[in-house]
Amino acid sequence: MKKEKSTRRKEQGEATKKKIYDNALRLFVEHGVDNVTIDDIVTAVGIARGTFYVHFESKDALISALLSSRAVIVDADYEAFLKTLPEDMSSCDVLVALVGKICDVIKDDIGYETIKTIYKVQLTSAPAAQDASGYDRAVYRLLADVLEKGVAQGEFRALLPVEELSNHLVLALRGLTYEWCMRYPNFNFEEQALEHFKLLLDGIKAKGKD
Amino acid sequence: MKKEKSTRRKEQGEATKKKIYDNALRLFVEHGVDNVTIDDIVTAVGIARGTFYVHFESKDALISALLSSRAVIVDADYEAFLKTLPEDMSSCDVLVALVGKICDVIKDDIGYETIKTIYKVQLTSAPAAQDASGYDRAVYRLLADVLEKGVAQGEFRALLPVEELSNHLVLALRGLTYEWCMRYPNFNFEEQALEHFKLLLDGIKAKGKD
Amino acid sequence: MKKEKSTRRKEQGEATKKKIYDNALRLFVEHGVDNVTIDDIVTAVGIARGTFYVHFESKDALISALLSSRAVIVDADYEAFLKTLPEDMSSCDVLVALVGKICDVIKDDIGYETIKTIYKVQLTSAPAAQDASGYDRAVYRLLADVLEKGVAQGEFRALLPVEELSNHLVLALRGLTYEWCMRYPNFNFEEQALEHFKLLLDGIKAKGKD
Amino acid sequence: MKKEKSTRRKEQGEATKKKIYDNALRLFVEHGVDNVTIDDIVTAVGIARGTFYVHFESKDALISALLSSRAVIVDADYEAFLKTLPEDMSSCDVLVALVGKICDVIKDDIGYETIKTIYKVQLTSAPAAQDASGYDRAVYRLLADVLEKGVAQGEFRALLPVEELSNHLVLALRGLTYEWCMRYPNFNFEEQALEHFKLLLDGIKAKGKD
DNA sequence: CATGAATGAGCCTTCATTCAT
DNA sequence: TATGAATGAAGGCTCATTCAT
Repeated sequence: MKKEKSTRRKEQGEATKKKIYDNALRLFVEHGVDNVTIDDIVTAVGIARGTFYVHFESKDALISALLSSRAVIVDADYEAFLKTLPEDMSSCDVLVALVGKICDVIKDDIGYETIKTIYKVQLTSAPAAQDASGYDRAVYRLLADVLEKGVAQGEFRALLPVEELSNHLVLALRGLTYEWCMRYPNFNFEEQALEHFKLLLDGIKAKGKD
Repeated sequence: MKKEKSTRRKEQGEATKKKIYDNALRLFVEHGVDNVTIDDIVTAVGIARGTFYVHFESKDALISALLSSRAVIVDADYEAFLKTLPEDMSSCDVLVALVGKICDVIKDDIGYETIKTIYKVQLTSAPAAQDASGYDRAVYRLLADVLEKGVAQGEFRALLPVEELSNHLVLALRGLTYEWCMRYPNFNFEEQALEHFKLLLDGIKAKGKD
Repeated sequence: MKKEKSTRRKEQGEATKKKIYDNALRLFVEHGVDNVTIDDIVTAVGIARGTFYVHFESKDALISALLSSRAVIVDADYEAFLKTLPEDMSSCDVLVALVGKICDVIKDDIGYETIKTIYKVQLTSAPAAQDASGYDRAVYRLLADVLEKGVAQGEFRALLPVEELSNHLVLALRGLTYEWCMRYPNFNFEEQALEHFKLLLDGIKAKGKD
Repeated sequence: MKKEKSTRRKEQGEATKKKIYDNALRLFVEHGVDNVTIDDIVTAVGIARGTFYVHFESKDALISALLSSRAVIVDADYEAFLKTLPEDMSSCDVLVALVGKICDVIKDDIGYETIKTIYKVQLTSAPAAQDASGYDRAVYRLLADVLEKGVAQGEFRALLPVEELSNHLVLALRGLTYEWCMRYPNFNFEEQALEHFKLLLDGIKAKGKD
């Protein structure tokens, strides 16, 4: 009995926390982390200022939480996407398709401002760096899996362990993303990414397979 | 008489401006742009707070100025380096050497904190984005020249205009640099960069030429 | 049935109230009244924030209650001590012994931080001033009794009513205690007190009796 | 020329600082340190909130400054008073007169609330404790001098070094002052003090000299 | 009696910028 | 050109208290 009551209250609290969460993310995305105050957030949520601190220890704590959770969603998204691709697709094409998908997600789901924020925060907060690596960890695995399959089928050269190769791919994605942020809106993310990956994958591909 | 005085004053002013400049850069590098106040700067320089505003319209104006000027030095450095390379070196090797050089400059001359700062500022201030592009413009040309030579000699495929190709190379450099910042100090910048460029250049190279 | 439940509930409530009481006192003593929040208290007790307000109207109400109750214990202590002294002891010696006892109690039972707190609170809250006077009222009587006996036996001069004399003694004790707080830990409370009271009692004593 | 300008500005600044000073003291006195905000102070002075921080590092810094400076004035006051007394006055009478003077100063010049504040702050801030001792240091010397003269003239017994005796007198003054704060306004400071010191001085006086 | 989410006034402090000198 | 006192908006955060459950 007591428990049920507790649960309901807890749920209410969680709901508020989530609202803070979502609104903060949105605001951070829209205006940049540094330009969003606690006041902005609580106003958006429609709660009192103090309530923010009931749920988050500080602004930084919120940002940290935001970063790590975001990753899960995005990664799940990528994984789901991979499953929609035909089984017999070449690994290279799978990668190209995935890159396209990632571009879409970044551009449309995450968005320019959020990405900027995430990149900035990663550069700012040393402790969050762990989240930063963690952020893409699932993506690393995803890419590694595809690469592995490609290697197994003789499509890719095994000049490097697939883990390292996947690191390079992620790195290239980061470079592209950073470039996109900088040149926004004068940078066709998808086009540039595909072009870039073609070069990169050409370097990985087994020569004869061209 | 009046003129001379004027001139001397101007010189004096320029000296002050340069001092602000240098100290600000140092402080920004040491502590991060957001953690350096105008007060910190003027204290370091040994001038009054108001004097700062005689020379710079605002803090942002200083940052902008800082970014663009920094580029010039670095780029000159790269150009000088290129001239030290043997004439008959293959374009691919020249690029690899240049990449190594760039890694060195970033690691040792500019340094981890500065790079982080620069990347952050570029993501933060929309107006500075122009400086940001400008920052690397000379590098773009440099790379384009080498690529062009490589294409002319049949070493590289002309599947893309050299300007676009050089964009991709710079972009890859950015990805590597960003990765270095994130994984610092557990990221062997040079090694990873060379590895990455090998893949990338393989993609650009004419197949038969392998 | 209902009654029993009620009773048990009441007992439970009293237990909680006492816990708040004791923990608050400890915390106040350890960190100072102003540095202890309701949150600190309820956390220490292991109850919810709201529960505090079930038992105490406000933080100030708690402090007030704390002060007046503390007095009772201490005063009872003094009274008990007096009874341990031999009947035929001179009033002067009784006073000296009592002063020694009081020093001990303050130093060891109440302690430096608590005394500081109590003195501070007395200076802070005008309404609590009544508790403050009440705090020592029993001590006043105790001293007055000893003095009276001394006067009756010709040991002390009756230049002032014993009530006023006892006021002076308490006042001197306060001065000593305040000094102790200020010079802590470089102030030998007992030694200084005895020295001080010797002077003071010399002033009260009948000259011929020296 | 430059200097003069500088001086004028500096004077202006000092004036503002003094205004903050005086108003803060007044407000602290009227409402108690904890109940006076920076906002209250700057509003009273008629300056902007930031201006406060131009002159004082923090609220605590102001309080500290307030305490130590206050002492100088008060002490000088006492010293001046002593010089107005006739040369041939007995040391005992000098002390009584001084005590009366001190009561006056405390009551009328410093005032109830300020004293409360000072006593409170001394109990609160450990580091300020040094100011606290320093506060009375001149008074200690003053009293010691008078006592010494009394001892030299055979008026006082040399049962304790004059330094220690003066400590006891100051301590008694503190006790009286604390009592006054607590019983305010139902405590005739001067009367009680004189009465108290008569007792105390009687204890110090040489017996035959009565 | 107990809970704990929510409140919101209030606090101290920072800092880029202005302006009279 | 240089100064530095003054500004005041803004920010992050605290905490005693309330109230629906």
